[in-house]
Amino acid sequence: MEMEKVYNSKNVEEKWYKYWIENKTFSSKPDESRKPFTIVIPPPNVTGSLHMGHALNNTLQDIIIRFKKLQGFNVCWVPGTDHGGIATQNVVEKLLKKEGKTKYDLGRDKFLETMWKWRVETGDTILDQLKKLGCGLDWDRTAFTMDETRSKAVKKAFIELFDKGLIYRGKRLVNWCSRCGTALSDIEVEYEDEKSNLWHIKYPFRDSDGYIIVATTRPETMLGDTAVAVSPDDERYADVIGKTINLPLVDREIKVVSDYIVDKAFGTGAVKVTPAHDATDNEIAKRNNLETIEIIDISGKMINVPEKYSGLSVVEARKAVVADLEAQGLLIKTEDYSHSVGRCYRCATTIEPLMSEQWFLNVSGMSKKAVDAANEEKTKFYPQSWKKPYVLWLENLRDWCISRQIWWGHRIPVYYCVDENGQRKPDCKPVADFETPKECPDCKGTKFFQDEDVLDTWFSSALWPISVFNWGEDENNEDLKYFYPTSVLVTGHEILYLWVARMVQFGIEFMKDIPYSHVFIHGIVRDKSGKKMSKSLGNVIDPLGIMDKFGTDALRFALAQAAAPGRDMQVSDESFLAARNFANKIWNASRFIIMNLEGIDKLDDNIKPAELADDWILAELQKTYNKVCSAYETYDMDSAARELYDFFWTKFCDWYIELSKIRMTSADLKVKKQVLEILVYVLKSFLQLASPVMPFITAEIWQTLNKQSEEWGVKSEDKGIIAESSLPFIAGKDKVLTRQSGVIQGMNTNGAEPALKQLQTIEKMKSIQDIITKIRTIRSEMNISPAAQINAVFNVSDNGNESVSFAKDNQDYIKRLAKLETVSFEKDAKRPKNSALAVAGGLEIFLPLEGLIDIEKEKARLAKEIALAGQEIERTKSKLSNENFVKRAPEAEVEKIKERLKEAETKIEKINDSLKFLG
RNA sequence: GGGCAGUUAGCUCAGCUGGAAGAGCAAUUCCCUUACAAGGAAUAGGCCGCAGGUUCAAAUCCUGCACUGCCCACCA
Repeated sequence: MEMEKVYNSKNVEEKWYKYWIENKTFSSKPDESRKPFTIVIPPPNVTGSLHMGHALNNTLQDIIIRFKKLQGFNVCWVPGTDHGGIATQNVVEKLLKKEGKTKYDLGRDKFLETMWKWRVETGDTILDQLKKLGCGLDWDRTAFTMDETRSKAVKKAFIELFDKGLIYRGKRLVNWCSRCGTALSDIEVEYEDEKSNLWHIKYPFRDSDGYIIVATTRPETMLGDTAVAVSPDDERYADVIGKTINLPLVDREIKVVSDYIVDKAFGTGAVKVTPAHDATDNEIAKRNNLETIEIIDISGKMINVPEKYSGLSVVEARKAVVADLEAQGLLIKTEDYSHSVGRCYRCATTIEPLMSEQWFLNVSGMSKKAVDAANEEKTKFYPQSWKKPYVLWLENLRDWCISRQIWWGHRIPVYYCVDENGQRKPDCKPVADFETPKECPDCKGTKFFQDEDVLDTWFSSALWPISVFNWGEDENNEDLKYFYPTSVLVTGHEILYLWVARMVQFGIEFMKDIPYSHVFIHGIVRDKSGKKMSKSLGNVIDPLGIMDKFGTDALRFALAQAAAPGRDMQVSDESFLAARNFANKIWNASRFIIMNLEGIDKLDDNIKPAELADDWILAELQKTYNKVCSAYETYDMDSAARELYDFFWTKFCDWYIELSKIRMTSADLKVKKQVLEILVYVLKSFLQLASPVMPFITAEIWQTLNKQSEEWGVKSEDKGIIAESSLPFIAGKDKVLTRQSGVIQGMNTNGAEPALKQLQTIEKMKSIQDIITKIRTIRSEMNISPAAQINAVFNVSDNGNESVSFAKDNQDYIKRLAKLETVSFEKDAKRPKNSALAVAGGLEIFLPLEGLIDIEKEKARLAKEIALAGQEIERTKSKLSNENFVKRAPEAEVEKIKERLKEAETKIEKINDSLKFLG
């Protein structure tokens, strides 16, 4: 088995992602004998090209899917894309603009044709990129929010809600984006602080000389004022309530009203009320029966105002109004003021609140049920800190404005009965239907026209977990029954409300069940300095470039490692480089093992641990196995990645493989085979555990190992495909898979409890490691070349001493890793001249270094050791002299401290003794 | 205004059901010891944001404060 010296990710990746697709490794069919594990992808917009956010989101999902598959679940991960409403329309409009055209030049039908053409040409780019990322998606299920099946679901949902009376049409104050030319829902508005002014304006009373001063950030809207409001308990204004004001510039009479919402401490305590263009004012108007005058139209121009201002933009009108007020001496003062301004989340245009006829969805019933589901932990959040804001949001939810005045999207399936002239018949109720109705239920008329608006893109997204399983076609189909509710939703917190909350509401509404039991919320990928990546900042890291440069597994590992629950993460080339190095380490350790299989007969699956290192690595493997599995299960991908890294590099490579070389070079092939069996066993276990994060490299090595087995005539159940293999799990009750305790086979427990035995083994190994490290430190500090073979003399004062016999048993380890020529055990050994001393594990070790040692250096080194031990003595003594500590701390703790004190004391004693022999 | 997170080595972060401060990267020294220089060995580097409290014992629990970031709000 030849393996390249350096891991070449390109060839390996190409091979495997094609394999998984061609062999439909991740295809899923309902199977009642197995438990499903389902994820629906957060469908990326068709406009999209893979960015770091997608890379993270999908890596995390793939880790879960691959892990669950190893556990034996029938996994189903559904891919797809979202038509992306406004965002997508904007992209195509921009393309048109380059040709000097607008959508109106084309007209609705032609424009939609262009949209579809564009969607067909570019819409699958991102799905192809997900394939490269290695995602174990079931490609046969690929869905699009505007394909036929999904469209049926949208219509079906709309009609159901319409017929229940939950969808209604009305003229309300909505958030209007004049650039996109559409209404937006409340959450589609993003607020940003902006420096502006607070203008104080004098409003004179009609019947007296007095006036009232209002403070406003929007002077231009005064043209539409229909009242001034003050707080009911503001004494300053108590006697002006009810008075009439002559509205400047317009010369209209308005009243002073009182309303609880007015904060008397803010500004002047008096608020101008513009019901048609401010949400709060609108409510004040409702409570006080005020008139509503619309003065800004949907293009952002002034209307219904004195001719002078008519047709001006909002910005122009503001200037003009301020200038005119000033000229009339009505502008009292202009303060600097910073306040937040709403912007369109798609194009950043300032949002204009205005009155408009729109479709709304009454969500009060659904949101209550969604809140209950969260409170009853039916939907569980990871990390759970998201539950509170989620519930809070749902509790304060207002009706959802679902109509959009754009063309790209699901056209609202409502039909109006019209007369011969195409005029709507006022007495006929609109009808919601899948297609144009044959006959009007009210007048038996047969002419209709369909509502012009389309639905908010999030309406179809909210149906995603049910629409992908063909709910729109058949709500009792097998897939839906088997795969719904899904297992976990993985997404970033930026769409928690926009999407997650709505899916839950729709799931409960249409399926009578939550769409998923877990919601795994991850952070945002930021750049090296913690900034959000954005095109305008130019700090975007392209995941495809990273895949190319460092390998996909490196990208995935680095992302997983950074994905600590509940926080944003910073990535940089260094993190990808470290991950690539890890991949290379895995590759080379495997190469070493595989190379050594040359000329060996068939390995026995039943490993036979023979010595300390064997027991130790198996104990460490068991620990890692437990930790990694539970980390995957709780979506702590960062700890999973860390455990894998630490185990493989620090435990397996640095210690076990190095120690295995003693037996590997043995002339006795039986000995070599025995250790190879364990090496292969541990490697394979590791590969399985790591495969969810690093699917490519693990697949390749697994297959290489399998080829070797085939050469020995061994056929494996998984055909050499790691994704088809299973972790050592057993099926428990109700087909729920539980982890088997003590699954790592073969450890010598000698009758002890496995867990305890593991601990003891690790402790023992630690003392050997300690001896080796101490000797290595001396070598390094004395500048002894690694090539120089030196000797070590263990001073044996008491032959029955446990640590002595233990060191004796494992002297080969010490010899090998500390690079010693000989190791000897001498009773009452005298420190040789010009030697160095190591004290480890209660043992005294002399390293005769005639000609190599620098006496002064050694003295200084020992002095440092004494100082360190002295500190330890101080610390432990002060603890022990504390009566309360001895009395109240657990006995084991006190014993431990006593042990440490004793150890430090003998250490100093030994060092002092030997110092006498120095120089 | 309300809420949520974070503050630990130069950088990125672990550790937080309380019992001797950890990793990776960067730095320093030595080494191409045949799995790996994308590597190995060793070293240095931290009053664990500040102030109190609980406890025999606090990075870890509690309270307050500061700063940073995010989210929500009817910021005239």
